Amino acid sequence: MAADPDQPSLSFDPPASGGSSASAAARKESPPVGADIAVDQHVVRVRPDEPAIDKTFDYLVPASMSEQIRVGTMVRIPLHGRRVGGWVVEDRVVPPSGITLQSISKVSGWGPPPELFDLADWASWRWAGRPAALLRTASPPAIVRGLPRPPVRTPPPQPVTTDEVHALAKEALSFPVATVRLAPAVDPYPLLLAAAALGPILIAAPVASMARHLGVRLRRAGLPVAVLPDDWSLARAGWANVLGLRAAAFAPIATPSAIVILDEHDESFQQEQTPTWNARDVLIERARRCGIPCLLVSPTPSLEALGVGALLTQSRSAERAGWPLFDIIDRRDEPPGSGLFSERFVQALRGDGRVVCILNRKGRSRLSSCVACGEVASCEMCAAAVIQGEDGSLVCLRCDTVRPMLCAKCGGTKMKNLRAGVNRVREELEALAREPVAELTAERGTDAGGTGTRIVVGTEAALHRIHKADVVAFLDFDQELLAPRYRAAEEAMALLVRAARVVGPRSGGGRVLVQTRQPQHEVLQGALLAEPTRVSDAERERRQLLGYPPAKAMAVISGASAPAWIDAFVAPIGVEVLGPSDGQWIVRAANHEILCDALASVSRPAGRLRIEVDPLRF
DNA sequence: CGGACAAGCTGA
DNA sequence: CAGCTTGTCCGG
Repeated sequence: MAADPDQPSLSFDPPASGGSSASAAARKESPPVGADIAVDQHVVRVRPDEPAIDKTFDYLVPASMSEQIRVGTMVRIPLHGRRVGGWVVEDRVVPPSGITLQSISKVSGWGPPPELFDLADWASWRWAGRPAALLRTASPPAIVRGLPRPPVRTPPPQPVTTDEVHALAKEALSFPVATVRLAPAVDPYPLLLAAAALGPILIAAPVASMARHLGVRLRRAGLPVAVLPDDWSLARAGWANVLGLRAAAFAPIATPSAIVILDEHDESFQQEQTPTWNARDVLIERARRCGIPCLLVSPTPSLEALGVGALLTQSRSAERAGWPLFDIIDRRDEPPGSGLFSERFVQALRGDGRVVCILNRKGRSRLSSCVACGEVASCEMCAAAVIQGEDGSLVCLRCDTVRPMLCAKCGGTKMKNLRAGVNRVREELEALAREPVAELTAERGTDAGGTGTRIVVGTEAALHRIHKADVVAFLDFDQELLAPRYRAAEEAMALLVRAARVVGPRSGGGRVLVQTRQPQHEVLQGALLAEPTRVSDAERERRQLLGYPPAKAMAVISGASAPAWIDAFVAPIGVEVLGPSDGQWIVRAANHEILCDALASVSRPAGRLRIEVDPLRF
């Protein structure tokens, strides 16, 4: 390009000065076409906030707006006869020749900091989506005209802690990315203090109550705190610590000093709609780009976290102390169909404390158990539940492996069907306990302390709504262990973590009761022994064997236009296409570089299409 | 997305 | 061939 020699000086232009070198470039670049184009004009590149428009356009900035416009500013622009919103993504650009520029209609207000535009572009590649959706996440919920200034008074000095967690955090902060494994009952607050000593930090939490609560505590310690989405402008100002949920991945703080992700294993960090970006993965990349440390905190770190950096743990004894006691009730000896209530469970029910009973009735998975020994039939390849096929074989719901109807344990050839869910558990519990029992599910039921019934029964949603109990009892944990989903084990472990938080540490008498026919399952052993690596080690090996994430990078293509997309897709070497199965295809590669480059090579056909990168289910 | 415009279908 | 529908393209 003829303008090349001018390029370096362009980037050094101070925003307010007229941009003399830009005009020099413009002069070389664009000979007057038709009208005489004024070469000194301020031109910016704008990305429209229209999900269907995957393009940027150049606009003239009227002199009256010039001062207010910089990268990130939200503007209104005329586009194809209508007015739409958009973000300024580049300042003082040289427009392509041969087009007539229109002018910005209006400056709406502050938008994300410039850093987030590159991050959004990266995320749109990584999750095969449009950047507009991500930039919206980074933008204020309402128009922002000004930003709060920092207080003149400097915050009081940090209290010096000698806490184990604080020390762990300081060590972790010396790595670019580190996973800190903290038992469920361990307070992550000292870790936040250690990180915040570096300057304003960015913290992502999976649930709002956690973010709010930690925000209050940091504020009490004298630190400035912005909790998203409410305090967007405070976060944008750049001098406050920022707390948020999944959307905190695109929090508008330009340069945090560190990033902390609490309960990084939590699946709520992944967006359900496409692009199915995951806050953990976005924040790891964000930290890398900023050159700041990233701490991934979890009682049961995900395989994704374990794959990207150092692992730091508490002392064995401290970690054990942070898990409750687990009562694993082996129900293999009881006749199948003998009901949901073991003797030990009934004893616990008749004690004094508050009891929360969990039964996930949503799952309709059919279970088979051996008539002779009671063993639940599960897949040899992936350990999911198997169902009885019509020809008398056992078929895996997860990976379609077929094997003859033969008990893996005793060689028995007769299998019995077990019913998973029971509708009238609540009534049965009332009869058993001879006192009222409340039902608590996602859609119905009183809230946390509510009616004050001592016993509560509900789906796993109850664990979100009850914050304190003496006992959590899983009536049928096999449903979780054998669920036909490739992440079933990790999900089951996450459920035990939630239960552990509700009952508190073993020193406070916290107990979790688990009824199962798989007492040796690594999830139960991992929780029992406070050794989460039992789950991750077994799981890593399984994923490797089956080529499932994160051993491989994967995307699920579905929707009405999926066949058209597949037709247009030419799989490069190293990319495989599997399917269709149930109208969906799987595209798989060794890593995301290969996968995402391949996905990006296809232009989107019209119509409904879902490209789910890193599917949680398939 | 939504307007513009072109190509295709229908009816007389 | 007018009058309408359906499809494809493109925006600065």
